[in-house]
Parts: sequence; C-alpha cells; structure tokens
Amino acid sequence: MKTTDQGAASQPTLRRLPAYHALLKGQDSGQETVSCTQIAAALHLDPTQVRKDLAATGIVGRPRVGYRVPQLIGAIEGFLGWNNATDAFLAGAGSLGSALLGYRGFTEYGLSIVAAFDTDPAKVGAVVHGVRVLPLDKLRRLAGRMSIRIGIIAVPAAAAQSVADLMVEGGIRGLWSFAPVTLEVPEHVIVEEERLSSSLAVLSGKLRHRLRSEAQGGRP
Amino acid sequence: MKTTDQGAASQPTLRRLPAYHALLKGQDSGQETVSCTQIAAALHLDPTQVRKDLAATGIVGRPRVGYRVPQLIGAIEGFLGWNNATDAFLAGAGSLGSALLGYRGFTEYGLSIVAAFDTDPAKVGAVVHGVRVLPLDKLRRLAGRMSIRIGIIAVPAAAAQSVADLMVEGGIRGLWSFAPVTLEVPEHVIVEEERLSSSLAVLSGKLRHRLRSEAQGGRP
DNA sequence: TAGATTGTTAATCGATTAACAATC
DNA sequence: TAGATTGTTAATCGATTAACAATC
Repeated sequence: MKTTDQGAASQPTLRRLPAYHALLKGQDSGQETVSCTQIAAALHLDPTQVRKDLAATGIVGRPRVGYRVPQLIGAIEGFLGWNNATDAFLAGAGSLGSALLGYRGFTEYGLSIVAAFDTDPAKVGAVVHGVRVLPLDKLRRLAGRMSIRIGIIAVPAAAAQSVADLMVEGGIRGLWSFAPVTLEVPEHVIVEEERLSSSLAVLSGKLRHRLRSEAQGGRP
Repeated sequence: MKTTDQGAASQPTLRRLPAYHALLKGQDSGQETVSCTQIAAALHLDPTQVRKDLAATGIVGRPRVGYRVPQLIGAIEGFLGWNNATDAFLAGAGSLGSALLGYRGFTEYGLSIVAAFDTDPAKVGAVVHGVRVLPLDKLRRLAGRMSIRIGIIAVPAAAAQSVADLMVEGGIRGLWSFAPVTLEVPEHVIVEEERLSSSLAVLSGKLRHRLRSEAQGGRP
C-alpha cells in the first residue's frame, strides 16, 4: 500500500511541526516558496532534520525550488488535524483554567473548549471568556453524551487523579494535564503532562552550569 | 578532582528530577526509605534510569535498603537549586501572566517573581497576587540594578522578541518564554520555550494514531 | 549547463535498557 | 546466609547528522 502514510511520527517531530507552522504563518513576507535550509536557519535546526519532519506530513517538494508555502502550511495543518476542530472539556476554572480559556490560539490548533467544570459553587454558572462553567459532577455524563475525546486538567494536584477518573469514565481518550502529578489511567487513554517544574529545572540547570563554568573562567 | 560533580545533567534527567521530587513530597506515607524500583513503578519508568538520574544529584544509596527519603528530597532540591530562591521578572500581566503570578508553587521550585511588567496603562500600578505591575520601560534598568537572572515572557507573540531584547540588555541570562515564537538571543543567554502547541500536537498526534489503528481493528 | 535543493541511505551520537559484580 | 538493591559497565535502540545520488 502506497498511500501517504499518516502513520506514527516520532514525538520530537510532532513537537517541531508546530514551530514550522508558526514560522510560516508569522512571516507573511510574500515569499511563495521556502527551503529546508531557510526554515532550519530561522529555527536553529539541522536542514536534514527539517526535511524529514516535513516528509512526515506527506508533502513533496521540488529540488532547487523548495516547498510552496501555502501548500506546506496546509500539509502541516492537515497532518496535525488543525483544520477541523476537536471539542474538549476543561476541568478547573481557577487562574490557570481561566488563562487557558482566554487563550484564543487554541482554535488555531484545532481545539475548541466547549465547557468548563469546577466544584466551587462560586464559579459554577459563570461564563469565562465565553465558556460556561458547570458543576464537576456533570462532566462524566456530558462527556459521554457529547462524545468528547480530549480533556484538559487544570485543577490542584490533590484533585487531579479523581478528575482524570471522571474523564475516563466519560469516554475521554486523551488527557492534557497541567497538574504536577503522575496520573494513573487505563491503557487505552493517552496522557500528556505539562510539568512546569520540569521546564524550569531545565532552564535553571543549564543556567547554573553556564554561570559556574564562566566563574571558573573556562569552557570545561 | 573527586568532589561531587554538579556538572551537566542531561536534559531528560533534569526533566525527570522534579517528578521524583513531587512523588516523594506527595506521599507522606511515613516511609523512611525508598528504592529505585518503587519510584520507577509509580512513575512508569525504568529502575536503572531512575538510579542514574538520582546518582546525578550526588546522593548515595544503600544496597538492600534504598535511599533515605528526606535525604533524597534534599539532594534533589540542592541539585536543582530549589532551596535558595532566585528572583525573577515577569513580562506580561495578561491572563497567562496573572495565572503564573497566582501559582504559589513557584517558590517551592526556587523561583520568586519579584515584579511584573506591562505596557498597558490600565494594568500598570495594579498589584496582582501580591506582585506590583510596573511599566515595561522600567524593566531594563531595574533588572540591572537588582541583578535579576531569570525573565519570564508571557506577552503576545508579536511583542516577545522586543521584550527578550530588553531583558537581555538588562543582564538577564535565562529566558522562560510562553510566546509561540523562536527568540533570537546572544550566545550567553539560555532560552527555554514552553510551546503549548507542541504538547497539543503530541497529544492529538498520538490520539489520532491510536483511534485510527483501533478503527482498523488491529495493532499494526 | 551549473548548482541548489530534495529525498534517501548510511554513520554517528546520546539516551535507554540490560547485565552483573559489589554490598548490606 | 540468602536475596534485594545499589553502582557501573556493556548492549541496544532511536534520533540526529552526514553523505550522496536524483532532479529541476
């Protein structure tokens, strides 16, 4: 079978594709074509790596010319599923949850948060950035009825596992968690953990190492 | 030289250390010691990998027993620099910036946001979660005067590069950016980009692959 | 045509995982 | 002692990078 294999792109590739997309959308310099060399230079990457990543989307370029920009944007969006929105539920309408609701960019990434949930009676009933906040105990049934596939967890660490359970029971298959805990889910559910402390550890770890070696006056 | 090499831990190791820390802090089950096998099981990792990660912090365990929990927590905190707080500036007091200011957890990670900056006159002067919002044009001089090392960027994509420039001019050496753009900085500055679209791409990419292969009734 | 660029195969690199001796 | 666990060296795996023929 020789159809475009929408198979499994590696995780690093999936992480880089949005960066290519943002670059191409960002620079409306009227340029009609773009080469891997150009993309690589702008993003500080290896040209061969860019070429392989783009190949994963199924796009075909032309030697000597490169890729047609609009076609490339379309290929990335198609591959990532950003052209038809997926409905998602959000649990937790605190400051982080509200920030996520306020982030207009998600629709651009094919994600549409259609409802938010919270246990706090003071929050339930409110409309945050156009999305209604419902009581958490409605989540399970509503998810099932609306065939929701993606759930976003923005509740405190202590509540995260029970919220994840509710989502799984409601038939949700992908969890995007901002709570700093490791969630236990059945095998058929996919979890992506956004651990801010990890990013911070990378930054401060690198920074310390850098400052330390500078203090020693060398590049050991 | 045989002192504990606080050298360079790999990026994957730096990312996992906070997860170990959260696990150990979370389960005050009164357990005095813990083994790599236990940690690995709780976090779905390989025991050998955990052992190597922990070794990077300089801690020494005891065969047959494991590691003493309080000592291990201390070793991770020491290695990550979480025991003495680093002051940081935040640029952008919008919904995301406010959410970051509201996140009490940062102090636990050795990060103290001491001031926020914004261009919006309606925001300047306000106090958000105990932190004062100052005009952006004060950032550069204040950063220099206060010897700030870490800057957090939570402004719209279009403003991110110029904010990064200001921070670098003020002597900031590490940037933690939530803006979906690739920042250009001098070689001596370290950047950690938090790209939500990348995490979402990983989640939806895996989910699509999973649902697709289920639909075909197999595990191809 | 000459030369830049794609597509692809091979080599390298680094992280993960396996194997095993040392130790309590 | 027996056996679980650490610490470390070796093997494997996957991603990155290099090399190069094909092509416009």
